[in-house]
Amino acid sequence: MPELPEVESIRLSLHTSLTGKTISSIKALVPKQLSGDHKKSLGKKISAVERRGKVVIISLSDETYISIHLKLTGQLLFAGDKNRAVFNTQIPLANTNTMPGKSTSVIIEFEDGSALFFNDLRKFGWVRLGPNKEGPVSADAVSSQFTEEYLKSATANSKKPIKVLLMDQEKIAGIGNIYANDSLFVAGINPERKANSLSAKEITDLYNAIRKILSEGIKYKGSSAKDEVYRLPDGTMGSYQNHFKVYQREGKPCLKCGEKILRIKQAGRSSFYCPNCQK
DNA sequence: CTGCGGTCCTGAAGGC
DNA sequence: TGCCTTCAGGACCGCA
Repeated sequence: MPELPEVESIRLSLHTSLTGKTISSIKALVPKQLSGDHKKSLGKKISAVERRGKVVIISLSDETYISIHLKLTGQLLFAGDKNRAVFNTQIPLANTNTMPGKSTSVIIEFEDGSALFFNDLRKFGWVRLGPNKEGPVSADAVSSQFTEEYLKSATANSKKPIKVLLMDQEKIAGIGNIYANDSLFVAGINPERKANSLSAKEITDLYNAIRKILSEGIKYKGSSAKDEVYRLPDGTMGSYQNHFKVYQREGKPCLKCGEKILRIKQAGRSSFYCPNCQK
């Protein structure tokens, strides 16, 4: 669901629309999803919107931060006028195109009358205010810190299946189920392979595949598949779902060889792969 | 250290 | 039609 490409698309949009705005109010409609002293943030100006893995980080003028994790069903919608917060695209499960909606958890308002709505149907996500940036400190998968050498050392001593390791945020920040599956397909590696069993060439192929797939995901502004509630801050959908390589393609022909795509469970989550192309 | 299963939560989908 | 069960999944926690 919201993984690195989705969160990066949100971040970029919010960086443009929020930078320079001054916070006038922060309201929690679902109290458990907001933590920290929100009164301290009032009157503070937004200096930037950053990202750490799947966590959005709104930087304030006093070097405090609003960190937001969307988990599975979080949405961040921005309205230039909070009293006319109507979005053209149907927002799934919100029961309305007008914000606040049924699943709105937190509302951040600005002095110019604009507002940011945090919607989260399943209430797994969170908004945290404080002096620290939340989120993983491992190398972000699209940063210069993430190199082929980094991937090599991250996999070197692990017996975990490579698919599970790619999704471990302590190792690499930002990769979730969709992009882990598609990256392994592009690299021609079976998701069940133990991480430390990959050859030097396979590490190279996997590194290049991750880079390629994540940049493709960002290019299409993330994935808004049927059962996904991800939307950009203006309510529009991403389109990477039209470019899935193996994700959600169980039983369909492999795009390389035509073999049927298989689906298995790993660490409680679905993995999709071609038994012929991924060894 | 690893892996497993439960938990948070709600709505969709399938079975009968 | 309607009730019931199962599934979806990011991160985390407790336990073997």
